[in-house]
Amino acid sequence: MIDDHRQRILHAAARVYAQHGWRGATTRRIAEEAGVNEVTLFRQFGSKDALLDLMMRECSRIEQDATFPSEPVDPEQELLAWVTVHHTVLVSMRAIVRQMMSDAEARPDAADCASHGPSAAMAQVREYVVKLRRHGWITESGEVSPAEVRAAATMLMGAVFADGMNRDMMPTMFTQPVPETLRAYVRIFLRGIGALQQPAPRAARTVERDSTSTTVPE
Amino acid sequence: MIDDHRQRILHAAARVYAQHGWRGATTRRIAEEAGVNEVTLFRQFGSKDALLDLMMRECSRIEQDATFPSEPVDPEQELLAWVTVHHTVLVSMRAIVRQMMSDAEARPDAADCASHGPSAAMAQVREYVVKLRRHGWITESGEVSPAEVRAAATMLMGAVFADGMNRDMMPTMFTQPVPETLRAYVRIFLRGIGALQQPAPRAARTVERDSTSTTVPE
DNA sequence: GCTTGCCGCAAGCAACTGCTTGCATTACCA
DNA sequence: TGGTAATGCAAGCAGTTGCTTGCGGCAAGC
Repeated sequence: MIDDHRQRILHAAARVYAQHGWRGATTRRIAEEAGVNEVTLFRQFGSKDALLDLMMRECSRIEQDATFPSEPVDPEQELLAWVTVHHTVLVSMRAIVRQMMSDAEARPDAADCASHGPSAAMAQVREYVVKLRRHGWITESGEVSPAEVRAAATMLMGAVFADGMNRDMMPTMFTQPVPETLRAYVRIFLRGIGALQQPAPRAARTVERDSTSTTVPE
Repeated sequence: MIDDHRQRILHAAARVYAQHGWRGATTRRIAEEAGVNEVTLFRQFGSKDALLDLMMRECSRIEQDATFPSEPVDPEQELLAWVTVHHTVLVSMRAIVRQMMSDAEARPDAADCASHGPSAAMAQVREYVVKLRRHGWITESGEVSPAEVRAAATMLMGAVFADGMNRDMMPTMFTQPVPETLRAYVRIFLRGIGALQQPAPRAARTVERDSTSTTVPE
């Protein structure tokens, strides 16, 4: 309750910043959005830069709660669920991420904050790929080189990122709705690393594949 | 020679805008960058908004000169060449595109301008995919649905877009250099639509595949 | 030679923006 | 009950920003 004002101001700063960027996030606008007198803002945080810096550091601490199972059982389904959560989080933060990317040159903190989420997500995917390989979904002597597997993860994350960021702005690039598109991304990724529809030759686990294929032939 | 000043001002406006965004692109800065008196700017364009609007419309007219061959002969090589050019153009314009994406909500013109390039590129890829199908690189009754083929194109473009936009800002997401990564994107895309290393069964053309495979096993 | 049109220069104006100061109000704690 | 800390309010200040005005220089075309 003590820091009620501070939290309200920080949240208001995030909203105003997401809409107007660093230069457009004036102290008067933030104060009005927070329902607080402008002076309170300076007394609490010292300066506009200090306030926005703190807001960005708080923003970086938002953790993504999507996780992979400890052992892969149905890669397509598991990846799709994870990618869907990641995409949803991305869409909900796209305005602020766009501002941070444009302010990155002038404010290094913004670059760190914007890259924190995607970097953490990327680490999760890489970890999952290691599990896939360990459980035999990716053959060591397969036709796909390890470097290509890493690039595939980058490609998947890049495609999901671009989808979440641009879908509302470039309608001609996205002809299909989100769920179908994400499922296609996942399937292409798995086919790209040679891990689609091939049962684990090393692990004993065998999964019914067609039970998850709900793709509508359009 | 008549419009020497106008062109100088427009180019200066583009540079300043790319660095500082709409709000940061002040008339004084643009005039200084153009080596022109600030008044000239208003006399030529009327207002700051009119100048930047015109600058964006001019910016939209920059055509991408990468083209696909009329008949696909070596999809991996042709796609790689095209993607490389597209990526290079994207990197050279990433600053201005980032600003436009963050200004898109406030200025609809910015959204149009930012989406023009990627949309045109997307159309080219789709056209090439049609050619691939027509020449038998993609089997009609294959295991990949047409919807998935379209999504694959979106995925490729999204990955290339994210790579060009974010590589300098999120170093942890890109572990391999650009050429290898782009080649991997292309290979995964082709494998995703079922068009890698399968010779054309309908067209008479047969291509030596391994002659182009210069991937370094890392 | 004289008009015409474009440009540079200096000055300035109104609005905005980050930030400060002085004072009154309110809530909490000893 | 009195002291303390946080807040609101009004005012203001210096710097920025979009834009205007008035003036003089200067090259081109008749």
